[in-house]
Order: sequence, then C-alpha cells, then structure tokens
Amino acid sequence: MSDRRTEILRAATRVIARRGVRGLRVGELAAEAGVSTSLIYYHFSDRAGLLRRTLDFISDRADHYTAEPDPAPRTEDPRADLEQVLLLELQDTVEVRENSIAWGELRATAVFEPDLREDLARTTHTWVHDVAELLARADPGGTAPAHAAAAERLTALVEGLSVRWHSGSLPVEHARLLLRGAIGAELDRHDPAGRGAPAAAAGAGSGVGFGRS
Amino acid sequence: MSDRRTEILRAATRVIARRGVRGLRVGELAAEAGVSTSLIYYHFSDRAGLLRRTLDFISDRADHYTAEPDPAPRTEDPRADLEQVLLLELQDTVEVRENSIAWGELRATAVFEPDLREDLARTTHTWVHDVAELLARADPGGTAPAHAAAAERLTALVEGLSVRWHSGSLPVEHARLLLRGAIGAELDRHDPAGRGAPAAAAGAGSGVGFGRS
DNA sequence: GTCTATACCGTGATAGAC
DNA sequence: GTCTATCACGGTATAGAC
Repeated sequence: MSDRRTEILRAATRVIARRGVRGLRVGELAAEAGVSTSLIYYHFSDRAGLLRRTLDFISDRADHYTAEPDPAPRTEDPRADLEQVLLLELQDTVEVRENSIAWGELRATAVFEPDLREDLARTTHTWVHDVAELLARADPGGTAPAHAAAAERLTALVEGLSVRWHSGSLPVEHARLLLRGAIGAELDRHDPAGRGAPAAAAGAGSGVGFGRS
Repeated sequence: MSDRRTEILRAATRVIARRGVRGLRVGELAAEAGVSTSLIYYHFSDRAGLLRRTLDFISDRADHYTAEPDPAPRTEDPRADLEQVLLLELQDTVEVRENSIAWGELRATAVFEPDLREDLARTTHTWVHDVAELLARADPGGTAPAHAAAAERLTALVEGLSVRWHSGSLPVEHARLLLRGAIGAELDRHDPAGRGAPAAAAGAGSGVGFGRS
C-alpha cells in the first residue's frame, strides 16, 4: 500500500495544499516526492490522470477521516460526539490543514471540471449522512428529514468556515466558536428548554473576529 | 466609467466565472473583450496586475451588490428583508451565478495568494456587518455580539452552499431551502415561541437532495 | 490607444539508456 | 522501474507601426 505510487500521491496532496490544484507543477511534485519527472508520467498517464488519481486519493482519505474516529467515542454524550466530529475539520495541525485545503481545492476545481463532480458528491453525501446520524442521537425528538437538512447545513458551514480560515478572513479559534454556536442553534430549536449554556458559546468574542490570520 | 478599461474588467469577470482565475488566458480574455492582447498589457502592467484589478472589481461589485438592493425594502418585515438579502446570492440567473462563481474563485485564490486577503477580508466584513444589522431588526431581543456571530454563520453558510451548488453537489432550490432553515434556526433560538412555521421550510424535500446538477 | 507580428520561456510530455 | 536529456507547444509579454 505504501509503494512509490502512493508516495507520489501523498506528495501531490502536499503540493496541492501548498500551491493549489492548478498551481501544481509536475516538476515541483517530482522534487517533493524525490523522484524524476518521467517517473510520474510512467505511473500516471498524464497531468490530468495524475490529478484525477490525486483527487480520488484525497476523497478517499476524507472518507476514512470522518469514518475513522474510532467507533468508541460514539456512545456517551451524543452532542459532544457531534461537536467533536465537526470541530475535527477546524484544527490547526499540519495534517488537518493539508487535508482541508486540498479538499477545498477539490471543490473549487470541480466548479470548472465536471469530471470531478461525481466523486465529490459521493464523498459529501457520505459525510452528510454520518453527521445526520450523530444528530439523530443528539436530538432523538427530531424527524429524519430535519436531521438530514441540519446535517447539510452544518457540513456546508464547516466548508464555508474552512475557506474563510484558509483565506485569512477568520482565525481558527473564532471559526470553532461559530461552529459550536451553529450546532447550538440547530439543536436548541428542537429542544427549547436547552440543556447547556449555548448562549455563552454563541456570543463570546464575536463582533471583532475578522482580521489577519 | 464605462470605458475600454472597465469593459475589459467586465469581460475578465465573465472569463473567470467560466474558466476560473488560474484558467484565465490573456488571449481568451482579449477575444472575449473584443480587443487585442497587447491592449490588455497596455492598460494593466502584466497578468498579475490584471488579476489584481479584476479581483478588486469583483470585490467592489460584491459590495454594491449587497448594499444596492434599494433602501426601500428594508422597513416592513425585517425577517423577510433578511431572507431576501441572503437568498439573493442563491439565484440561478447569469448575473448572480457569474458573480457568485467569481467571488468563490477570489476566495479560493486568496488561499494561495496572501496579497488578495486584505480586500477579501474587508468586503467580507462589510457583508457580515450588513447582515448583522438586518438580524438586529429581525430579532430586537438578541444582543449585538449574538447578532454578529449569527451573521458570520449565515454568510459563511451562503458561501458554503454556493460552492456546493456550483460544483454540482447541491441543486439551487435545495440550497435555498436549507438557507431558509438556517435563518429559522438562528432566529427561533432567541424567540422560542416561533412566529412562522420554520419546520416546514427546514424539513421539506431534504434527505434526497444530493445529486447531479 | 489600439493594432499585428514575434520573441521568449516555462512546462507538459517523450526517447532511450540503465 | 527509474533515470537523464531533450523536444514541442502554449502562453506571457514586447516591439514597433498606425
């Protein structure tokens, strides 16, 4: 599984996270992977094929990413589980940032290249489905369609916040706060009594959040 | 105001909406604008300068876009005003789609080009501020920081839904439904009594919304 | 200000040895 | 499978006439 080919794909993900999909130069990728240019053309037919495989790779990794978080944590506090899974995408570690940026690039690229859309829609759907399940546990009173809709909103919000983060319009910490607030807004609608103190998370530190990165 | 230079910028926006920022070829832009290649280099120093000006142009247009909706509609029903302003961005007309895609490209590009971030953050901030004001009118009971936070969430959600729309993961109509639901979730939290029937908007048609475009 | 023609170079892709 | 060397083309940018 960890042959030269996959090494190249991993390197490609790094380069994409650094330069973007259309900023990727085969030469730079070769250097990053520590191989020659032609070896890349040996393993992948051409630049387009390389890109396709890399984006599949990113897509797959995103799948596992959301599915992997050991089956354990999903039992005790459903709301905490939900928060954890969603906040996972808004962490300032190399790994997450790399994946997040690459995923954003995948989305952005798909706007102009229809070939990528199928993969994208499939992975997105999986993610939404997972979140909907977590929502159902955190809010047993709600209906399935309502959970699905909330999951679509929350995951779309995560993507929206991510680009703002990566494009320097929003510090990560503030993004995390906002996401927590959104989860609160979604859950408190069906549970007006409220069980935590979502108001604190929702309001804290906002209003002056925009700025450099 | 509508000289050759601005014509080129308008054409550049169209090309960017069609090919993306990094997909823009000076030659293609020249053809689109009906001028020669070198005229573009006459008006703008180089490709980078052209891009900078174009992105400024898009940024400015986005400013007016959200500010323009005649001062009139902002009086009667505050909640309807809010919905109108936000849903404006999710309309399937050439003009809106063009602007929306170009704006998304601006964001995506800024991830890899720090020079663009300042403009981006400024325009975003303006937008968020406007929405926060509308929220304050629609929900006089809430605090200013809460309104600011909600505005950041709603605008980020609009951006998230937009890319999903443009990348073929989400039909516009469904995106609009989801956005309405989010507005409901934000407002109903502070007004548990509820004045409309947000549940209908939130649940309708969801669960099977993903698919081709 | 606007054009035509062209120089130059970065980058994708191939040939062929090992 | 992996390398070095090289080609060919597309695209940015410029020269110079009008």
